[in-house]
Amino acid sequence: MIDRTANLLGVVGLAVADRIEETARDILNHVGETPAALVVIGYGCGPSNDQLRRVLGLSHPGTVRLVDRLVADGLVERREGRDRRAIALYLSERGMALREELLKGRLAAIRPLLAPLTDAEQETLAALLHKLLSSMETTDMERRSLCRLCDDRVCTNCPIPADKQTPK
Amino acid sequence: MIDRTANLLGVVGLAVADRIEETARDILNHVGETPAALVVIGYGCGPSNDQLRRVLGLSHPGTVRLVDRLVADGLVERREGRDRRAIALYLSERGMALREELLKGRLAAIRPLLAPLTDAEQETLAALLHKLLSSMETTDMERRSLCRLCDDRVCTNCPIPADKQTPK
DNA sequence: CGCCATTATGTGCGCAGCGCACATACTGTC
DNA sequence: GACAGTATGTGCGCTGCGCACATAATGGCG
Repeated sequence: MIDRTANLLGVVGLAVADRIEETARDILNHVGETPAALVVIGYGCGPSNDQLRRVLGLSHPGTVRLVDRLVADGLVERREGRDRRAIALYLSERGMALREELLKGRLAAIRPLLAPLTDAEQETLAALLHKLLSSMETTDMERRSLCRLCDDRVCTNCPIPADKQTPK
Repeated sequence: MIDRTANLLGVVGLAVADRIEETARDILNHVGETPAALVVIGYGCGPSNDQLRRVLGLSHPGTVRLVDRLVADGLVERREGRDRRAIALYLSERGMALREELLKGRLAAIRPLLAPLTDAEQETLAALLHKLLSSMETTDMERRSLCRLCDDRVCTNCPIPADKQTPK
């Protein structure tokens, strides 16, 4: 029985991921971890290359090139970090605008899937997903990875309470 | 409120997709649509290149190269199709074995997420996901795309009834 | 002070996965 | 028997990414 549920969850997960990726490609012309990078950098705490790398789960060089692409697109700026070796990443105006589009587009891509459910069913589903997420045993960094595409403004009562303002 | 639910669903979807992809990479040493191709071909009805292409949502040349990789790995055979222009794709013994591993691994990757839920909660979740999926307005081909990683043996009462045995 | 492990970023190189434009081969029809 | 339609394969290039290596700054520690 658990496997039937797991299979259904797999289908829905795939559908959700497909839709998010498609939306991100339309908006950003990039796929992979690039949209997540925009969201993470957009929290505004000026993450270093290495901090970003850990959240995205990429190799170090992969992250450097990813930031290269974002800088080339005029979406991200490399500023001085707390060291002279470290850098601090910030979004440009255009980067912030595209981040907004990404977050809105992501929710807009998922919303139609929920439409057939009644309000009560949606609340039940939210409660179940909340319990599921809050029960995951994760490190602080894994939590940030899970939330790497989240819109934290709509995520009231976040089940994955990583302190996004001070990535370490 | 719907957006909070949508955000939670987005997180879970991302988590599920991440886990499935990681598992597939470990087993198959390939990512992207390659694992899905193995599952789809594994239904044994001898799909053509073009039929496979439609299910995977790839371009035609992309599908040719994908099959090239699978053939090079000794997982898939190109046999004569119903035409002399068409081909028919079948799994080799090794291909079937790896497909089994993929399907098992996928469920094993998702199962831990459901563990914290009680049996009753799992049934409730399954019912909600079932309703969600069965309410999606999709073409027959989109249905097959959604199910492109499914283990149809555990998917009793499939909410997405595409006739997998006769892809057209 | 100088040495050195540690931290942090950037580069050369190559690979996987994919799409576009094009080439090729077979089919059925008129 | 010409020709539109169907189906596969190829040349070429791009994006996203990792490995190995190079470079630069920091913080001890003798």
